[in-house]
Parts: sequence; C-alpha cells; structure tokens
Amino acid sequence: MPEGPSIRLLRDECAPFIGETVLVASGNAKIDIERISGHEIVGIKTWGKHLLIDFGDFTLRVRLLLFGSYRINERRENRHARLRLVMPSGEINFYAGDVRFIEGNLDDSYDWSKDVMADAWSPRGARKTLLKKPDLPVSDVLLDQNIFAGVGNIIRNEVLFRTRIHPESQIGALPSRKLGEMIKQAREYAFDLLVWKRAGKLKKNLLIHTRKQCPRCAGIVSKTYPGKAKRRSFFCAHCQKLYRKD
DNA sequence: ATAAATGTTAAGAA
DNA sequence: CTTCTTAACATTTA
Repeated sequence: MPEGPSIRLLRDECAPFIGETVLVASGNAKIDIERISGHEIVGIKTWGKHLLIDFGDFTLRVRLLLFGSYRINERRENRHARLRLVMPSGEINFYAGDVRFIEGNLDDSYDWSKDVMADAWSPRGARKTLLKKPDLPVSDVLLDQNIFAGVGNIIRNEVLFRTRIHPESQIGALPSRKLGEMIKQAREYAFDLLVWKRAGKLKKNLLIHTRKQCPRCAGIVSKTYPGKAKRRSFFCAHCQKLYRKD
C-alpha cells in the first residue's frame, strides 16, 4: 500500500512508544524475534518506504511492500501478526510485509540524502546520479529507490503529469531545467500526498493516476507498462512531452 | 470471481 | 559474470 508519505504517517503513529521498553515481542516473522524483548525503543525513523525502529545496538526494519498493513493498540481479527510489539502503554502490530534486523549504526546502512522526504535530501546529488544514466527512461529512474527513496508508482505518475514529461522520455534528453523540475517535484509531491493522505483525501487529489480523462485537455489518458519496472503508467500523450535523443 | 494493485527480491534461465 | 524473466509473498478492491 505505501509510498514514502504513508510510512511517515506510520512513524508518527508509532512515535508515542519512543522511550518505552518492549515487554513482549511475537509474530511469524522468520527472524529471532525473542531478541527484541527487554530492549528500549530509542527512536523511530523512516528512509524511503522503510520504517526503522531503533533499539540502539540494532534496528528493526519494517517494509509493508504491497500487501502489508498495521494496527496500533488493536489487533486484526483472525490474522496472525508478522510482528507484534507490546509496550507498557500499548502495542504495534504488523501484518504481512517484510521484517528484518539491521546491525549497528543506522547511518552506516542508510544514505539519508537519497530519501526524498528527508531533511538531508539532496536534489543536487540526485541530478548528479541521473546524469550518469542519460539513456534511461524517466519512468524507471523515478522508481529507483537508490535515487528517489520513497517515490512509488502514484508519486511517479503524478510528478510526470505535473511536470508534463512523457514517461518514456530519456534523462539525457531533458533540458536541464526540466530535469530540475522533476527532481524538485519528487519531493514536493511526496509532501502534498502526505497532507492528502492524512486528511483521507488522496484519491480525490489524483490528477492522472487511474484517471480516464486528462483534467487539463480532457483527452484520453494513456495506460502503459513502460521500461524495466513495467508498472502501470498513466499519462496524457497530448500534455506530456516526449523528450528523446534521437 | 478473477485480476490487478501505492513493492521487492531471490532464484533460475539465457 | 551479467542481464533478463519468473515466481513468490499475501491482501484488498474493482
């Protein structure tokens, strides 16, 4: 379900447990869950679509992937939690998704400048990386978590519509300004999505994703599965310009 | 009801 | 060795 903004909301919901000690940890995750009991939650961070529960010596990395869900201070009926953490003031339950440990200091494992929602996000760094991949289609690079951590399919499609770039455009063919716009919008859109999601008005605000008609020219919206990613791409061939080096 | 989806990776094939 | 393809995970919604 989630892209970066949704994971930020998850973090905020978990934040009250910071400083508390895990009394009981259980679940069907294939990791040494016992290890967690008795440890204090030192902090909770996010990197892209990763939720990171920091226990000091080690960190729990939770990714919801496509089907994951969670409940705070309640449990889902008839379902086994992938991971359940019980603290003095409440509990967190994760269902499906992927859970694993990260050893040592988080800063050694994560480059925060690649997370589009992080304070440390570096648009310049992203541009530098992108310029080394001039032949790749924008549709693929926007989903690359090593460049735009936190960007998912919705953000990708909406960013390309906002910036009026056709998904099959090549990085190297984009005018420098256009590339800058795309990088800037990756972050801006993520924060817009956060606001809409928090208000429960995400669907209402999608301009192109899953739409049939272009809100700008009223033309038919195209749906393809471009590039390596082969994720569904919604775009308006009339409003979004194709930049190619040919 | 069947498929496809806000995601990712491991394993096998070429 | 590398790159591509497929399967797997597991749940909700159209």
